[in-house]
Amino acid sequence: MSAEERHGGAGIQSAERVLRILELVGAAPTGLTAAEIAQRLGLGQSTTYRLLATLQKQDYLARQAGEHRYILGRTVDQLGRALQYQLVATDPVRQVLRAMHDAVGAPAYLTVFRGDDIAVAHIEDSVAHPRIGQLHVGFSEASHATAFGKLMLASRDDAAVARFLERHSPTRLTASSITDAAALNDQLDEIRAQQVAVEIEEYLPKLACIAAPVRSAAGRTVGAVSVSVQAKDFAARSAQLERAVRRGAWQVSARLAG
Amino acid sequence: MSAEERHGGAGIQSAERVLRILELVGAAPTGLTAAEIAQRLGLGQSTTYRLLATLQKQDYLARQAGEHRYILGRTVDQLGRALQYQLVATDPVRQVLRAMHDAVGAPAYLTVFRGDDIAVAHIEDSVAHPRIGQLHVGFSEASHATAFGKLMLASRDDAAVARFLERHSPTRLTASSITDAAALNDQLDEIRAQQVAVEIEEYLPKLACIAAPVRSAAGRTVGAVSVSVQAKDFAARSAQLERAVRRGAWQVSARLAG
DNA sequence: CACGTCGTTCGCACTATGTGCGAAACGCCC
DNA sequence: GGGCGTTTCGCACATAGTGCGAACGACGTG
Repeated sequence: MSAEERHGGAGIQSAERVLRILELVGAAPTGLTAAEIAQRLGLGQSTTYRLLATLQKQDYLARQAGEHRYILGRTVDQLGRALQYQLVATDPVRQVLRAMHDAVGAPAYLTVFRGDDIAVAHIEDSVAHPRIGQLHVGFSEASHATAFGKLMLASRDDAAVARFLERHSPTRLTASSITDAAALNDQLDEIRAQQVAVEIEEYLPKLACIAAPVRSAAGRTVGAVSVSVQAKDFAARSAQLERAVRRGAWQVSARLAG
Repeated sequence: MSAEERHGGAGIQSAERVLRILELVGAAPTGLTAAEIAQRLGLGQSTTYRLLATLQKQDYLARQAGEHRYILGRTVDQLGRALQYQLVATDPVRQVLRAMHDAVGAPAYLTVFRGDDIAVAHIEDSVAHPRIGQLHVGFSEASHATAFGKLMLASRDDAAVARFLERHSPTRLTASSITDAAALNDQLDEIRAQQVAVEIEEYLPKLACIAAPVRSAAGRTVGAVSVSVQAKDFAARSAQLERAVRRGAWQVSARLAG
């Protein structure tokens, strides 16, 4: 039985199929026709149409009038928005970030830790102080090379960090990227002690970032507040930026608790 | 059997359940526990866990380490991004919008028609010329009261428009909103003739908007390019704005074809 | 106008697939 | 150690999902 594919095991057939259809359709810039989907999934047409009907009924898929291709529908959009919300990007929190941005004159970021992943929940920037180019709201990679990423790792215990590194081995993004597990662990210890993480040109050249942890009411580290500046300016401003992110993180934590 | 709920009919049970779980979890700001989901859907725990396992395996759901609540996972985020892409918000298209924004000094919008819905695909604005407050990237309501909405309706035939109005009856948003079907149809005819749609204070007070159609290579109207300005400025600038959106729409159409 | 082609629906027969129930194995907190 | 909530497991049943083939319908073309 090839039923149990990857690692897991279970998995309900028709459910899996429906989800895979969603991904397939999402991956196709102009959508897919029923026939294409049936073929790529190796399904009979009858089955395919029934699955598609289900998806369409709930507005996960839609189709242009006249067109025969299925495209992502509005429920997908709604879920996307819901995700943002779950990422804690509420108004009071946004205001904290904005205040930070104004105070230090640098783009401010809110990141949230979810499981082993990191999601950028909100970015507050301006024309004068634009965000880091490749950073968008949504999930983020390269936990070993970003200030908030290291902060997340530091909130886990050694075993969890080791497990994480097995799955996502630390790649060299710049000349300064840390790729050695031991060196990384040392840094994490220091981060645990200081409760602040710094990154200088480890993620992108010429760029530095500093992050402080956001905590839940229970005290768990649930995310981070951070700002980024030009690497050359960092040394002179580090004390000021550290105070700013610490205060920002504290304020966000308070908003969450309340 | 209450199996066939709404209008449709078919619907595959486990598929529907999985999708509903997604929505449920999305609707809960801090996620849900397995038990809560089981209860709200009236399912046995065994079944619930299996469905959840499926969702989790494909990364549609995730859970905080330690926490027992399920939250939306990264696949949802990916789908959201994919949606943006399907909405044609590619780089060359963005540049057209930016150029328009710079040229006329007003926020520029790209909207895409999908089935009966309208999605705002991209907004190009600036501090000096900010976007309309309640307009965000994603699906948009009130087709009868926005310039691009009327443009979409105008691209449909009378029967389709009638069907649309049955489902979404035109609400009065401002004093100038058109709520009469006959009056709306007259406007649509004029829009079909002119190939431009205008809206003055029908959607929001003090605001006016003008939109021109984006066409596919085959000639179908697939979306619109529009700009918004203060209602009081509109009369004096209408000729200029009309030229701008017509040109913008043309350029976007060309980018799509190429 | 009759003919292909493609997209979509329908009917049917079969059993794999999903289901509920109950009980057992954890993991936690008091 | 005794409860309590969460999660996994096993089993037996039949429903729910499946594939196949054929009919239907809408286009477009020769």
